[in-house]
Amino acid sequence: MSPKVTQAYKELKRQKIMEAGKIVFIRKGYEQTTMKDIIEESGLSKGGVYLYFSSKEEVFSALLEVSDNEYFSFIQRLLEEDGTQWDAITKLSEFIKRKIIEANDELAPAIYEYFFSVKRNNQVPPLLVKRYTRAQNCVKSLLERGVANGEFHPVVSLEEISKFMVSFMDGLSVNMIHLNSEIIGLDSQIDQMLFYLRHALQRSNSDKKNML
Amino acid sequence: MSPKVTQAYKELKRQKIMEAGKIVFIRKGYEQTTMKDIIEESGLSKGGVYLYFSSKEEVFSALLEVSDNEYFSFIQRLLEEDGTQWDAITKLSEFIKRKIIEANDELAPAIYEYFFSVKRNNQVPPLLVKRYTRAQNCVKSLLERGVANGEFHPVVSLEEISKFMVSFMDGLSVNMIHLNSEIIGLDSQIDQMLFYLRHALQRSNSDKKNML
DNA sequence: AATAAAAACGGCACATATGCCGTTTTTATT
DNA sequence: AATAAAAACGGCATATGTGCCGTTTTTATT
Repeated sequence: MSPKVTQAYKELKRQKIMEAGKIVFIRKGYEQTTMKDIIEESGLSKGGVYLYFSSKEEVFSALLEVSDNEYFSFIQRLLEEDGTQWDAITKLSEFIKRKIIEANDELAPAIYEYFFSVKRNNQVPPLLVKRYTRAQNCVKSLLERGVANGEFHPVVSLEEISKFMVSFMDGLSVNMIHLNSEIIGLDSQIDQMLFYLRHALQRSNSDKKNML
Repeated sequence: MSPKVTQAYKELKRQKIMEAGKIVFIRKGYEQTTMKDIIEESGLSKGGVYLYFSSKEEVFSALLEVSDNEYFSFIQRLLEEDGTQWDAITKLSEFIKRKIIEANDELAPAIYEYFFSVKRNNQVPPLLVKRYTRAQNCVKSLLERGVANGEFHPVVSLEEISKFMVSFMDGLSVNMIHLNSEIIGLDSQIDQMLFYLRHALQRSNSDKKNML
């Protein structure tokens, strides 16, 4: 006697359901997606799926965690790289631009929808606070490193600068989801962000980066 | 013989339904609200409400139009005022700040939800393009007036500056809806916006405003 | 006051999502 | 191969929204 499938098998099935969920969430968005959709897309049975996820909220938050980790690990890598912090910021802005362009074919729209959805239940959902501060701190770390190596001489606090950047990037994402890159002028807006940063950070000219 | 109620009566009833809709949309958001909710809140009957609005989408877009008009008329008034354009920008930023603070008790969250909802049906909904360009052009007009009177000497195109402002303000709104003013640092972010504008617009010092 | 037309009412049929739960199938061990 | 436990299945009861449509009420005119 003794049944039970391996833990690895369970994990695999979890991922299968999540993959199905991702496809549906991208196609239909968060609100319009139902467990039925995810069940049908996965090709599994109702009871089977419910054994792993008992609501679309559970499926989605699992997907969200994966999505977030991809995002933050990029910035983490930037922090470990050599080179000037201004280069890192340039790379970050390129990364953001790419992500924003791809946004409509990815989970981004559903993620915003999801946030509005969870907002209805909690007052200020802790997950959102965590996500926000995490994103903001990532950016801030990049800037702090630039201050530490004498590359930046910010005229305002890094806290304010990083928050400003996050606001701008969120706004750009939202507008990109509803409109398109031509209408919002994606490229030039990223340039404006860098223009702002040059003034706010008072960065030394490129020669100084070798001082460190 | 001859029945019919007056046109004014009809309009009044329309408004009654819209008021009920607004209350429910603020309370439950766009997606979660149903016609049933609006019908119950209005105190009218199912058939009666359906005579005026045959879907929540119709109720909402009527409310959206009213909301937009309030918004844009403020900027219109700014454009007609005397004084420097920098003062106008300052007033605008105060207005935005106030609106953002009030956002959670108003239609703002539902409006964003609504946009995600209509996005699922159309590709790029014309309404959204219209709203975006209208908002952006309003801001641009403010800046153009400042260029015309010699107050601003922009180092980049006003198109880019105004789009940047709109992105930032949208991002700030979205973050404010999900978080709160302490976490996002609302005041200092508005200051950062003005900091950006001072550099992008290269505004003359306050004495020069009298040149016009 | 009578009347005819429009407005308002509200029940009902239809459609759709949820998720429980009894049944069947698969699994690892003996 | 037999077995017992877990996993997978899928039907069904429940709940909920929509909006049509026959009936009742209200309205302005005669």
